[in-house]
Amino acid sequence: MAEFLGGWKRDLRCGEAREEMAGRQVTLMGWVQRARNMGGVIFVWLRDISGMVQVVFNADKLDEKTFALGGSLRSEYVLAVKGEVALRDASAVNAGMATGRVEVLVKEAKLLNASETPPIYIEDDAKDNEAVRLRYRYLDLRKPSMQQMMINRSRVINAIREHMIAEGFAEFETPILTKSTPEGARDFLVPSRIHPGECYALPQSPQIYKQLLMLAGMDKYFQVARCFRDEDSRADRQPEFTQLDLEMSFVEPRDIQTVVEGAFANVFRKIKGIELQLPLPRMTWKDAMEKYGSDKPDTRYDMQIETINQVVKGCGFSVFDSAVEEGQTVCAITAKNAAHLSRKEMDALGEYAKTYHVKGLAWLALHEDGTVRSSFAKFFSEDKLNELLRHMKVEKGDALFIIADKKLIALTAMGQLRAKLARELGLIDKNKYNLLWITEFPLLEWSEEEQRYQAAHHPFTMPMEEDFELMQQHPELTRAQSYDLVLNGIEMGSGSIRIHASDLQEKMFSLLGFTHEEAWKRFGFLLEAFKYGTPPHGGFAFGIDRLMMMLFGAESLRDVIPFPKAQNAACLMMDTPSRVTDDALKMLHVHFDEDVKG
RNA sequence: GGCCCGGUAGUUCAGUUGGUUUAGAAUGCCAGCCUGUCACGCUGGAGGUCGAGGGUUCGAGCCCCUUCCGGGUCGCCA
Repeated sequence: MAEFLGGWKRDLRCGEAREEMAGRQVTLMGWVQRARNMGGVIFVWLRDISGMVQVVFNADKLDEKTFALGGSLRSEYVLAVKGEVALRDASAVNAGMATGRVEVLVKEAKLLNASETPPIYIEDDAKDNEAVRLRYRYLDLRKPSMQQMMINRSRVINAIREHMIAEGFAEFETPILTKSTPEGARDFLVPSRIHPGECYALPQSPQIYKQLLMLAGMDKYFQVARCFRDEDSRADRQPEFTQLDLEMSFVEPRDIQTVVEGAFANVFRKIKGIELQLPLPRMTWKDAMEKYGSDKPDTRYDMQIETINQVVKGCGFSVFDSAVEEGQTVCAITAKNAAHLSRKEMDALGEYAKTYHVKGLAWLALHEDGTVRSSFAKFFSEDKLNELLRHMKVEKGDALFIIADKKLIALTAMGQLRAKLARELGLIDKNKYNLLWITEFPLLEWSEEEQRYQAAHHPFTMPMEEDFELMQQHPELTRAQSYDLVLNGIEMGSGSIRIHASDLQEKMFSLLGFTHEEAWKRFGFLLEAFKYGTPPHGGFAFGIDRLMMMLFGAESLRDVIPFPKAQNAACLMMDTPSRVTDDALKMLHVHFDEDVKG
């Protein structure tokens, strides 16, 4: 059935046919979007990545065989036609089509391939089940919006590369088969055939390699790097993702931030036609947590959090009183024009807050008539309540929400509530792109699970110089020379100045609970390398997939990655991961537990 | 590991407190007709393991249990 090109050469793309081409003989190739058979004349929409054009098979002007071919066309058949671009009659113009003023009158046609009836519609507004889309990803990608998204992805990456090259960076590749590191996310492991019982790990990031490149004197490195993390997926998290990774020598945080800002500015200029105001605003981690309850605040709307321990002290409501006594945090937000929320809606918000591990949510609605509806006001004296409302600037029609709990838990839950309220109250200006730097992150975080400190960023992060002395006595108060870039409440990426002195690096490992021997066993190659003249250096990495989501308003990472994994990290199209032969496992000296063999 | 939502023609969905013979709609598909359509139209037709397994019941798409699959999310994600 399928025919060959036989010397035919495409000389026009479907979406590019225009009035001024009238009379021109053209050869088009593409997919049949839809064929309408009128009996003696057949209209076919032919589609390629550039768009669609109507081609016409007319019984009067074609031999029987060619006209019959026109009649046999079905959705997604692959067709080549030779014909003449012709103007349509004024009454036949299709204003909804870019090519709608013309059509191509077919003279010869070749059916390059037939197609089974596709399981999904190749149309932008088709609402197909996610599983079907992923199973037939190559068809899903055939939708014009998906094709454009992937083209845009290429343009975004190009805009980034363009900037990096212009700034004097060089792109180097780093290994995919690398070494498992004890800190951080779970690694994907690759068993070695040649080294029985040993594994490579896929990189979570090229972190160590890029630091070694600085040691090698490469000065300015970048890479469009694929990274792997064996953790559970989310709408904005895939097990395999792409980062723009960069590292520079002889720099301080500002120098790196300037490069990153420039890359973002170039992307926004080239892709969205938006000029970013540089330098971007900066906020310390402490301010972000206290005002927004998040280390990635969305500043497109205000509704800041206030800590009100002083205001509610001795209020008579035991929940707040005991929280204040125990040194916990009582924090509040005022939601403008939210007094209309029903009891049921308030309770739902309370349940939402509880998913972030707070014990409850206190709420108050001040109605237009001055009456108050509240979960806690009855415990307050009138004076105390008025003081609270004044302090929180609650006006008629507003709602007030209060959480009392351990500081970070209370603030985090309030931050999530703030974001939810903003979404539900329609406070978010979708046309805004608020980029900002979050700086001075804590160096360490206490892990309850492991009963030891963990690196907040990674173990190679340089503490702030003014905090060097804190490291021994108060590790938890030590701030790091690290910084995140945040866009509309989403973390775009993070970076830091690295430790370039081996004694400081060993000290860091000891804070993390590694003995000298353990540190050397795991990172000996790095500690050794640091002995040979390591320059001060630092870098950054940001997620290209997430940037794509933000730029194009995608709701899921799946919509901006050509071949994404499903939520359970499987590929539904190839059906992988999958079992391999016993021989293959034997060669790798790997055997699975009987109960998972199936 | 936990929680929430979903799974019914190829596709998107409806299906009432469990109740009637043949489980419906739209679209797609197949056949026929049609020379200016553009979501073409008209006529006719085919198409279902109601995700799977078990249970309750006189009777299950609907209720219960188990399990698989998809989505979201908490934990996790240096």
